[in-house]
Amino acid sequence: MAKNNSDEVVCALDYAFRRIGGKHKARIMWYIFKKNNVLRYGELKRMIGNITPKMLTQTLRELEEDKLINRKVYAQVPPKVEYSLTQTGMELIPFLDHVGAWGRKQMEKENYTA
Amino acid sequence: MAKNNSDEVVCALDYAFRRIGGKHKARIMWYIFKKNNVLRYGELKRMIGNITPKMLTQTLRELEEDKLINRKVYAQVPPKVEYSLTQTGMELIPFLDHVGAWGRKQMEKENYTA
DNA sequence: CGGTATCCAAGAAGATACTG
DNA sequence: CAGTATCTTCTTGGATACCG
Repeated sequence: MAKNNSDEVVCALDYAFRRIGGKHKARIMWYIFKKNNVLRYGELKRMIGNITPKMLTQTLRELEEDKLINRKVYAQVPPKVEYSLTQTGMELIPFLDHVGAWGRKQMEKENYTA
Repeated sequence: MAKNNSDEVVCALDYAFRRIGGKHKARIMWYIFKKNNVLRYGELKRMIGNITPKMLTQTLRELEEDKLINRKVYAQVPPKVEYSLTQTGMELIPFLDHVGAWGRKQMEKENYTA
């Protein structure tokens, strides 16, 4: 989902969705944004709930590779790592907001009760 | 991707991406929109290019189930089936437009040459 | 605390052939 | 024309255990 390897990106829409379409990506970006654009690994893990460390790390690495988030490591013990949105990542927030609003509306229409 | 089964939708963002995050969904909706909101199965297939009929049909069915597109069958031989966006689907167009623009910008930044 | 490593299950997508 | 059916492959995601 994060690599731009040989298989061609046929259009900008595909390109974009490859970057933000992963299972937790949009939510992660949203959570970071909502917390004043700084969020630690552990906080993120707790907020997402059912995510394995492997998945979380992998997702964060992909977002980083795609220049959507920054990863800042503090050289201390115990370790501390902070994630924040890049400028590019920030540019996606209005869209996430829009989509989230759309989603909420649909969920209500369907009387979604999960 | 299309069913709202037991696994809970943890938030609206996830809900939305489940519905439009499939490999071809966003593009299909965009293509339909661009063609004055009416597109036949065969046209769609040609526009997408590398998609098997199975995948195309499956994707269209999911979009239909999620009330994002309409499927209109003409009772004639040879068959004719037209797909169009529903009101709900239409509401996503501005979002797709913006995300596409964002994607194009990123692609240029990276000198993407696919 | 913030991860890795390994192995395995589930689901999405492709190839290919056929049909009303 | 607009699909189905079947089988296979590929990609994602999860379980579990361990590490600096």
